[in-house]
Amino acid sequence: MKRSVATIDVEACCPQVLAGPLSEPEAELLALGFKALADPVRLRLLSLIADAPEGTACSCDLEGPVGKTQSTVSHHLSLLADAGLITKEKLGRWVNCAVVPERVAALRDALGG
Amino acid sequence: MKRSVATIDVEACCPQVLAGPLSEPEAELLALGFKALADPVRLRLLSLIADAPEGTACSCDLEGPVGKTQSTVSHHLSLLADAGLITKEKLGRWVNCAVVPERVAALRDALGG
DNA sequence: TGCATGTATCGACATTTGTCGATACATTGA
DNA sequence: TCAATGTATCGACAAATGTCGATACATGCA
Repeated sequence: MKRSVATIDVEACCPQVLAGPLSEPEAELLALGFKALADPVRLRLLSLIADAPEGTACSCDLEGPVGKTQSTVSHHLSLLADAGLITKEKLGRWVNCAVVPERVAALRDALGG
Repeated sequence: MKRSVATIDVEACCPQVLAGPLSEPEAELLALGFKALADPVRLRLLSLIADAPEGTACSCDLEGPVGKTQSTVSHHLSLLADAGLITKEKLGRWVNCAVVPERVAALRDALGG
């Protein structure tokens, strides 16, 4: 699976963009994070999950609000999870998604302390 | 010119991603900002410009460090400028680029105050 | 005026990305 | 065990993106 290989190390990901020249690997890694944020559907999914009661949302409850197919929503949620921005926990038939605030904060901090 | 139309309004751009459901237009606008950050070459250009003496860099001095063609660098610089992340000032034969810190900060703040 | 130099644009191309419908997988409940 | 339901994957496709070489544009200098 490409997914697990691509999963991002939250710790070592985020040098400061404006604090000196980025190496190519550093830039590559950082870009992966921002790529995950670079789509309106994913941003809305993030915001909906964060806003859900107890901070978790069933992916089936997200399809309606964003107005996309089940398959498309599933795809975007996988990308967000790959980027470390959310976790997906399987509970019976459902998948509960939760934002990973540390990861969001890490990307924020990369744009300046 | 597509460029001027697409140029982003720094003021009205950046609702908080995690502070409640984003509307589609809000998400669209935010995504434009992150899209500009979602490429390693552009991240490196940003970091190089920020690191340059007096915070400005001639675009001809950036081609070597990032290892890309003049045409490619020009293209990326235009995208960064469209996103409001840098300014380009034409000085004689050269173009001086400077980071727009407020714009970077605005995107950072969208990821949480 | 003509040439050298820095920048932007154009055309082309391969790759990536977002989207969908169809279908496979998994789990619960009857 | 079987059917219903939530999720993931597959295959396909159009659109967007990153890249390059070639070329046009602009500006300063000899």
